[in-house]
Amino acid sequence: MSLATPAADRRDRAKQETRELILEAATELLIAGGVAGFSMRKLAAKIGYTATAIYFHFPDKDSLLGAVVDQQFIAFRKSFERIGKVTHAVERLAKMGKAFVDFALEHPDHYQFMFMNTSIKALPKGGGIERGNPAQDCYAFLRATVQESLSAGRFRAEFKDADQLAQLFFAGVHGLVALHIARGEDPWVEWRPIRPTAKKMVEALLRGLLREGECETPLPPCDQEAPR
Amino acid sequence: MSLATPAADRRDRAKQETRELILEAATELLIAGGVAGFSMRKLAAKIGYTATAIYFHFPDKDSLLGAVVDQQFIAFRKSFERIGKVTHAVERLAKMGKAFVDFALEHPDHYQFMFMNTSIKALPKGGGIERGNPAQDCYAFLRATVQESLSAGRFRAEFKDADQLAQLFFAGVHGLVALHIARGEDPWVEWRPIRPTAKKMVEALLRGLLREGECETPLPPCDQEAPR
DNA sequence: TAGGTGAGATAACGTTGTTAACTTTTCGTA
DNA sequence: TACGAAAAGTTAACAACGTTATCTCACCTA
Repeated sequence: MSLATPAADRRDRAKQETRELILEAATELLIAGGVAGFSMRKLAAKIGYTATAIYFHFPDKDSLLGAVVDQQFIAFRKSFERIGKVTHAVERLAKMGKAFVDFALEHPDHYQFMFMNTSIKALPKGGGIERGNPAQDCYAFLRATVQESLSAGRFRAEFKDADQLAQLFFAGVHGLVALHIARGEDPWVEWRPIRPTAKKMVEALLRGLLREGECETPLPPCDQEAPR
Repeated sequence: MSLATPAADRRDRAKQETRELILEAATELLIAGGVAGFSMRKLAAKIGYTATAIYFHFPDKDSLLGAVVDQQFIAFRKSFERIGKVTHAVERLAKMGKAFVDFALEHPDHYQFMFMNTSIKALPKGGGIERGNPAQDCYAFLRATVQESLSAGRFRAEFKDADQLAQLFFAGVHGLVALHIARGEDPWVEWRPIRPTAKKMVEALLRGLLREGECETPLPPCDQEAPR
């Protein structure tokens, strides 16, 4: 029995290519019109296929969007790459907060689908992301950084759970960008510019979580970055 | 010219009643199936009308949902009623954080539509809510409380903008409940129970925002409430 | 009593996600 | 080399959706 003939290999490669073609077009469509403006038919038309052809590559719409999210999570993790080299764990934490906001503001539609989407209970993330591996999994990266600070005794005595701390920190910046994305255009509230507020959010959270004297040193470097 | 005959009055009253009947059914439908499970046809069937009949009372689906949000904002503000009597402004702030989380967890679908919905740029809020009036407008209530603490000199020197502070505090708790609602079922992250985390979020934020020695006193009372 | 209007109903249009059934090309094997 | 199977599509169709145009009918006013 031949599990892989040359011809089958070529076919598989071709199928993979169209799969990526679909994903690429889906990403463009999402950026152009948001989740609301996305439809299987529009996507198919964009690449010269019929809507039903997509169902040969993806079981349904949610899976397709989930696969887009997969890719975006990889890009998301990539935006943390530079930060991994920061040696001081608390400083790394602060920089992650900034990188998080940057990513959300640069890719609001993807962010929205990744973190604000309620139509998909569990995001697939089937592809290339290994859960729990800080080099691939963003949450694991955050959690590991928190754990490092925790082990170094930098957090106040009442904080012992790395997951709780990670989620608390995560939620702080998420709350800002999520409100910005969802209600930022609503004139009911006189929204303040998000980046300065985010900076203060990170500072306030760290000051509230860390022992006294632990947060003054690492924070200034955040300012030295180019304001893009 | 008679602007209001008895018959016209009765008609207006009847129209108002069916309008409220629609809103009531819409609220139930939203609770039952979430925003995704809501449709004009289902709503109409629920009250024995045709779908098109609803268009006589509301211009379109978004306006209808917006009107539901209106009602929910009033209920939201009502859940803050008891808190208004708390004299200590910082303590009031902490209690608002808790009340906010309570409301979100009790009415996740409405919360989602109020604060996480991206399909409507500006929520209508046309009805009974006077913007900027702390007795009706939740954000104004929050802002006023922040302003009170600010005037009393309780915040650290670098915080001067009541709106920024209000939005920062708001975002902190929002981030937690928004993540809980949107991604709480996702097994990718080992989510911690939200209420304890929310408590720590409020504590950490206040500690990070207030001057030293300002936050120890008012926080304990939060625990004394019945855990419902 | 004639006419206007208020509050609905019917029918229809275009779009959506998705499935069933069919075609066509390509390939491994007898 | 002919045959059957599978791969990668297409066409046609279904049910549900938001929304509009058009019609009906009861009731109120002049």
